[in-house]
Amino acid sequence: MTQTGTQMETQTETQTAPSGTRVLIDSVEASPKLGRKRDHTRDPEILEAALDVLAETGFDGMTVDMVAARAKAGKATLYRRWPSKNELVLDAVALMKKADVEPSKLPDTGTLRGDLVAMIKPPSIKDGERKLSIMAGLFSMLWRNPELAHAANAALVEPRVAANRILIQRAIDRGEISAQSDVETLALISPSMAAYRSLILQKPVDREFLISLIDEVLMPAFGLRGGDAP
Amino acid sequence: MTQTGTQMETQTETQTAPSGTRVLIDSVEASPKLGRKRDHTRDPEILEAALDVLAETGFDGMTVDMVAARAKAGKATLYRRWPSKNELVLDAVALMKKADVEPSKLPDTGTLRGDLVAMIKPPSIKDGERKLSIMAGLFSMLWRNPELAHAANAALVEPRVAANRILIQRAIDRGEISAQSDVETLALISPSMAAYRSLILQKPVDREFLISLIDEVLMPAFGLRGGDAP
DNA sequence: GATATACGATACTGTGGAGTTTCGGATCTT
DNA sequence: AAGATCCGAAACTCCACAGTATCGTATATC
Repeated sequence: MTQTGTQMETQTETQTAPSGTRVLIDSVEASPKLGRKRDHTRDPEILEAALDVLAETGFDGMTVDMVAARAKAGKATLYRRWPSKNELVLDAVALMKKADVEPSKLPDTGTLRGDLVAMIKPPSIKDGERKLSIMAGLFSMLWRNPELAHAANAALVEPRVAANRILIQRAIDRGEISAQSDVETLALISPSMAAYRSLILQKPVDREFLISLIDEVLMPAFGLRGGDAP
Repeated sequence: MTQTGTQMETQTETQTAPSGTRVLIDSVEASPKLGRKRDHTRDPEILEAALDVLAETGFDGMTVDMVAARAKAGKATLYRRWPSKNELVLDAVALMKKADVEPSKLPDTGTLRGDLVAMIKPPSIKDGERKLSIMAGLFSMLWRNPELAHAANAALVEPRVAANRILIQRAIDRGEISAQSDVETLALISPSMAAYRSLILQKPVDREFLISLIDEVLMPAFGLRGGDAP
């Protein structure tokens, strides 16, 4: 906090939202519009590069030079757009939220187990691994930066939880499972178990693990039987 | 693993173990015993100080000066005992493993739910919070240091998992729950959910949360009914 | 007492990274 | 064309921290 920054560069803006730190990138359209314009199509490329470096080296191991090099951009270009490394990272994490799941694209097989199993797909697993890497890189900072923790949760795990929530709610609506089920908690199980397994146990979150989680934990907890039960 | 020893310090060698990072503290009884002796009673104090700083600032934010200051020791004293910051931290984490749970001290109320609930106690909760803080501080490094990841798991979460495993196994032995239960996975649920809730959701892991986890997730998964079920 | 080492404190050295500036060139407005 | 601002590249400043060395003092062996 506090950053204080002068930041002159062109014009100002510095905004300094009093408390609601808003990340926020540009502003544009404020003062004069002289000279060459910023190429904002590069913003996502830079942020993606930042996510890559973050996943590979963690927040503290990441240097702004690495990000600039990977994005084939100059360091000054990055500092022209984000006032500091912190804001750059915050924006990069926020970018991931875009890929939220559309409810209409969720599987609908007719049974809860079918839906949950249908969620396990190679692209989904790979995406999950990247998100976990990023989460791991962010961890040391999460503890001291609640704002970042919230953004990370919203971008990295909440989408999955939300999907589970919807699938479970559908099962309740169709009478497959009890309406007394603790949807909120149960929807959190697979994301948190996957995170634990990957980050701490350093074991792969593969199809086998996810299936056994469904059949040995979730289905019994829902009062249903798993796919391998007699 | 590894106790290994000797590391002479004082003179020479610098050994540079090629790859087998060994932690290890002192050795004593090797060569001459001239001059003032090292006060090894200070080792635990220093390591506790390191854990405190680790929990507060994270590995990357932690400086050796902070640890020395908190332990009221000179920095040279620390470097006389541990060759680098990394080894100091590794040893500090290993120290926590000492407090492992004795199976004989586990609750034995006659029912699985009773045992699980009996595990929830203020000192246990507070201890858990500290361990989670330390884990959070370690995270950025865990990802790149499998040895540390293993040590952290063994010291910070495995003890709890082991306790759960024993309680569940007892319930199986007395016929309270099915012998088909996936003990390994079910024992992991509360530690991983607690970690997720604390680190990412930044919500307290309090008695209420743990009880609802037992009654809404674990008991149904075991095929038993929770304490608030009709 | 002489010598050798540990101690806490503090000063020092070297390195690496955040953030700034400079440069030649590209792209915009007027 | 002229001026302003962007671009990537690279040099630069500044500072924090890991690790080392030095100092005066305390405690050990011989």
